[in-house]
Amino acid sequence: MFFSIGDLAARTGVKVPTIRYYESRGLLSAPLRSSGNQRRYGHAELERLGFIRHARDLGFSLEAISALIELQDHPDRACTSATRIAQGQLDAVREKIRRLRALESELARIAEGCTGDGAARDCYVLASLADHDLCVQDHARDTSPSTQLT
Amino acid sequence: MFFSIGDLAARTGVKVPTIRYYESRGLLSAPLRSSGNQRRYGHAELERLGFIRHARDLGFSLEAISALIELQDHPDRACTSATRIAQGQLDAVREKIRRLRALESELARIAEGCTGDGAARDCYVLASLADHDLCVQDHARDTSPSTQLT
DNA sequence: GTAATCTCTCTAGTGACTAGAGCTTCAAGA
DNA sequence: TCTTGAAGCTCTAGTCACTAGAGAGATTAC
Repeated sequence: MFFSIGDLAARTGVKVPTIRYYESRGLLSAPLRSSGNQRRYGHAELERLGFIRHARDLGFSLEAISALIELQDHPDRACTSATRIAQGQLDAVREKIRRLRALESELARIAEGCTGDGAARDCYVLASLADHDLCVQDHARDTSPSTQLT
Repeated sequence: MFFSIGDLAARTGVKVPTIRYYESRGLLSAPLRSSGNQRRYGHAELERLGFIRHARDLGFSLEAISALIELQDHPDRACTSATRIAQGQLDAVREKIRRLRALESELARIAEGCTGDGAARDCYVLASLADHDLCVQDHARDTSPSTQLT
């Protein structure tokens, strides 16, 4: 019925130090302790950690996950903010894909422009990086507040 | 002929503290100093910083950029490693796109499953996050050494 | 009882910056 | 020449989401 932190880690696929980190960040509440001061978890914690893991897999920030958990703990509240958070995450992912596609085509062009068997002075990769004008597309940097997608 | 760090920042679009940071990381060599100990740059530094900025825009890590610069400084060497680095970056970008697309479809499904006007207890967003089995696709986390693409 | 494995807390490191404190230098106008 | 305000200097610490390691104590299987 009660698991150690190692058991919880094994069941959820979240590493032990990460579980302690989540606790320190307030995503998991402080669990019961054994007489020897070791953490003991039950099913509620197992589910909550599963929730967190799943949300992390989908790229949500810990801050966003905190907000979602807060909502989960108050089932009578309106779920407007949950939908807003999910939609925001979706928008961020789509934007990231858009940018990455531009990078991909530019990188492909650059990488394929060099066979790799010449001298550095003639390398198209190095020349392309030195001269932005050789670029076909616009591949500006992401300046938005990064929604971390590892 | 000689610019201050602020001029260099304005010309390249790289922020002043970032330029100092690049110097501390060895990507830019220590420049000349004015009698009052302020940095003074010439055209060589302008070009190098442009190179770095362009490579960063394309998602290369500072470590990779260091290697590319090293190669640039030895034009007689073979450019094999430059091509390898560029190809590696391209592979990383493609992998990232692949993963993000899986996330996108999953997130779209989740976000669209909830109108946002109900109570949290009935929220499909929260339910989906709590139960991975509601997911259609596999959207595992990125465990690879992250090639940072902001 | 003992040995092996877990678990504890704490600190520090990652990458690529960014922010701020407290000071000095520079450039332009009076 | 003097003044003033912007720009520059170094240094430290903070960001995010962990990860690694030290050195100690707890638990468990035999």
